[in-house]
Amino acid sequence: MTDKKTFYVTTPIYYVNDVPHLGHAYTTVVADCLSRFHRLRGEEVFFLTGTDEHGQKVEQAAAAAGISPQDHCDRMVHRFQDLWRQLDTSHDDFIRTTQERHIRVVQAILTDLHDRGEIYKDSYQGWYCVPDERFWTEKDIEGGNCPDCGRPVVEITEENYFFRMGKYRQWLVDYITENPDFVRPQTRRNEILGFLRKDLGDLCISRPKERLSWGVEIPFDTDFVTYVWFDALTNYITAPGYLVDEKRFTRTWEGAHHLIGKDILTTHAVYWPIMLHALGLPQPKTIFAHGWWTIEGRKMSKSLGNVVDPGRLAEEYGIDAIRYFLMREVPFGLDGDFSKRALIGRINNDLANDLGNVFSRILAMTKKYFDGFVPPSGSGESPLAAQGAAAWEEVGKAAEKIAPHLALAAIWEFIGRINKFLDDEKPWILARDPEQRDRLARCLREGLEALRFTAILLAAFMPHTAARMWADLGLDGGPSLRGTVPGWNGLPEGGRTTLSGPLFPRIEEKD
RNA sequence: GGCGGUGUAGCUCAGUCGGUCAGAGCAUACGGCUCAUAUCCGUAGAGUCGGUGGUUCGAGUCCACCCACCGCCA
Repeated sequence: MTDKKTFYVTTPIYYVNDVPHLGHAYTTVVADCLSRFHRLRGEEVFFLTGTDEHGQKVEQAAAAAGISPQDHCDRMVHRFQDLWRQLDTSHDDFIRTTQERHIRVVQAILTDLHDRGEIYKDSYQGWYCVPDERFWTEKDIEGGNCPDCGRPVVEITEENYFFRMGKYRQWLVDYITENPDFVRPQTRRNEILGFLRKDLGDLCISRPKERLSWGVEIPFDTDFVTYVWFDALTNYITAPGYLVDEKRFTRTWEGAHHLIGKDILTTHAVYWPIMLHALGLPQPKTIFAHGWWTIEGRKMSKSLGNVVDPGRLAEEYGIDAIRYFLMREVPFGLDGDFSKRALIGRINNDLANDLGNVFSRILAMTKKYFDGFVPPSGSGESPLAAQGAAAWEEVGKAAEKIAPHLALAAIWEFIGRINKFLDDEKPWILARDPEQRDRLARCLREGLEALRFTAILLAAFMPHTAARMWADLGLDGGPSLRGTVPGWNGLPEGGRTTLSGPLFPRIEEKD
């Protein structure tokens, strides 16, 4: 008997020193939507996020604050944890690279690879800027001076540990070639294949402690700490239990999907696969690199002062509106622009006029003509059922493809159908004729049922909105399927609906 | 410089194997409805599908070159 595999999705571990911004929130929100969708379908899900806490910047920031690096991390990590709490993301685990559970496994991995000759020590020469405590290669230095501060550098010879990455180049080229969905989107896959056309060197994976002490100690040489790669990337396997809970690990790892920003493509699509291969582990299903958000057409940067705080956005516009915008506005994988105008456009057109209004008009008529009670279904066709089922199928396909924009497009097409249905049936006309009472009942019943179905469709993407709709429709609990596919007639007859006000009030643009 | 990509209606973009592919949404205009958050439904626009030259019975859709952007690497 085989265990059912888990849908496993990761975000990068964010550098604990960074100020959380829209880019962080974007990746995490998409991972959250995928997770919620797979859970809704009854699948086992493991959604992982976390923080990368080692390195020089942390060490320096801690020193400047006069506290230990660990204390510094413990303070800083809350900014991410608080943001995810505020955005209500549904991650199952939050890994910190300074956690004992992680360090232990990192060291075991290093020992394993070292024992098998995959890691070796070598010396190399380069130039060192003493005041900056930075190492530069031949290419970096400018006329014998540090490219950073302009002061003279000194030639030194340094020893470090290296991972035999280069010899796996052809293996990786073949793997990527044979697995078209491994690196996505297509354009990023091309980039990696282009990158791999050239020689691939071995990877320096350590730093002498004199230069960097805040890191995971190399278990077989305590004068060194491991540098970035084997510390950070390995979080994806340490969290699901590699070397600790093999059964759980295997089941989880089989369904692994890494969501990353395009800035860390090489580390994830070259270093990481080779590290896994050297460890004898299978590859994740997909490494999906998404694009960047510009802000009002300009790159987000501290110097421009336009770094968007997702928490403030959520406070101002609501979590679900932000989620909707991020996922609908741009096909996942491409760059996009975050502008107030576009955001308000989406909120007013899609959320207020389409979704909010159709919800409002059906509930208002239910209240007006049936005193808020769900009318009996009677007999006859359910003209919207097939459309709903089609939308559900589209959403599923989009989720498989990691294309949330297509999922939302399909849901909005369904919402359009509901509006059209109402305009065709004209329940407000039927209501004037007592003879048409049954037909009116069926019409509104169908509309209400469509709203219930819409709540299910939306549950993964806009969980708060879906829950609110569910409650207003007089249903208990939250949007759920009771099966692998949402059924149609799910509204209990005689249920009491409530008209609790607009789902999304229109935002009046003021100049 | 090498590799890859993009250039389609005012705006943002779809367009798989070459032949109803010249499309969608937004914006705009007009019409309809009034249950609804001045919301909803319908209709309309003609954009030389970056340029030039090819292949073909037929090309946004393939090829060559050119122009303009962008990404990766160096």
